[in-house]
Amino acid sequence: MGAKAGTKAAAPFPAQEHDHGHCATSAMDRAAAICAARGVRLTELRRRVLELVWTSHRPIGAYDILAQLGGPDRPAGPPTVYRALDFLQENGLVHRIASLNAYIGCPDPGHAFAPGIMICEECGRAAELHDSAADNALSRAAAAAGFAITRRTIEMVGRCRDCAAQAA
Amino acid sequence: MGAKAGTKAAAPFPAQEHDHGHCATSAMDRAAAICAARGVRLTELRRRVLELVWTSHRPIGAYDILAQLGGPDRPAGPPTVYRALDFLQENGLVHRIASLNAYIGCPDPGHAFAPGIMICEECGRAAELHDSAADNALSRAAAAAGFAITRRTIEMVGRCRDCAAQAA
DNA sequence: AACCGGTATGATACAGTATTACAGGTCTGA
DNA sequence: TCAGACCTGTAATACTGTATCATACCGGTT
Repeated sequence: MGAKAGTKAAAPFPAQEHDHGHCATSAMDRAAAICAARGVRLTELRRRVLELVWTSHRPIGAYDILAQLGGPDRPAGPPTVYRALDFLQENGLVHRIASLNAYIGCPDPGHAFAPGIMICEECGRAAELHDSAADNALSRAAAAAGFAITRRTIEMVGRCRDCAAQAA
Repeated sequence: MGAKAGTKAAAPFPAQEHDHGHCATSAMDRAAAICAARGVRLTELRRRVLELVWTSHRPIGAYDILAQLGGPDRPAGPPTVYRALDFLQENGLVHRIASLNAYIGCPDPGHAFAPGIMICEECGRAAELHDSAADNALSRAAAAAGFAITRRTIEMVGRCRDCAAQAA
């Protein structure tokens, strides 16, 4: 795809008052479809973990998920959650944010490259950024250095549009 | 500037047989000069930590540094090392690699933007990648989304030129 | 020299994140 | 039905990073 068509800036950060319940359930539907298509099992546990990731509208840590999984009486173990998260990552349904040790739901699975992630340090929300110009530039530069990329992490910390507007 | 001028591919991964001792000591000299210029103190502890980072020719974890700092008889505490690493980061002398929880020496302090980092998953070495075309593309794309970047992390995992050559 | 404020370090404890190892359960296809 | 693959539970442990408080050092001032 070309650099022009590749830049996709459509509402990366959802509006503060958007219907988050809706986008979570539609994400679950997409996830079910993807798992069916790939012949992998979106089990009850995995579904619940994915829901928790989506229900939080900001990056959520593994131990936050853990705390919400089993209730206070019957807590789940860390491997339970990490295995589910691994599965969801492998299938492109969530992204891990290395600089936060946290996870977000992927609103748009099926991209060739992992997206860049923008993290607002004021409101704490995170959003994806797909930009083929940057993808291409990075790939070219790495190739020029003789480096073959297999996996990529791009994370940006800053201030989102809403927070900037509110500050003004 | 275009992708051509921005791509800086000068030996990003040093040759396997290069004189690592030399590049470490010259890095120490640069560090001393930078600290003097900025009026901050490159103390003995900070110098030793920086040396350890440079002496390892691949990313090194905080606890590896810790283990080498005090000897087995008189071990240092974690805060000692983390404080030194924070100082070195603030002054651009080392970079933290979030996806590895590890640190590398910065061979070229004083850049405007944090570099991209290429990590070879075969030999474990890491190298910086400065590319203004990618920088600009990312900045533009983020700005188009209304996002003001204050900090950036770009990490690429893959195979370096040497390892690719060896495999062939 | 003695004092003083700021900065750097030491030491202990603890919080947060992630993995290993093993046991048991569930689904699926032959 | 049975075997094998896959999924989950559980306990223990390793790894990474912070909080807190005490002490030591450095440079300037009286």
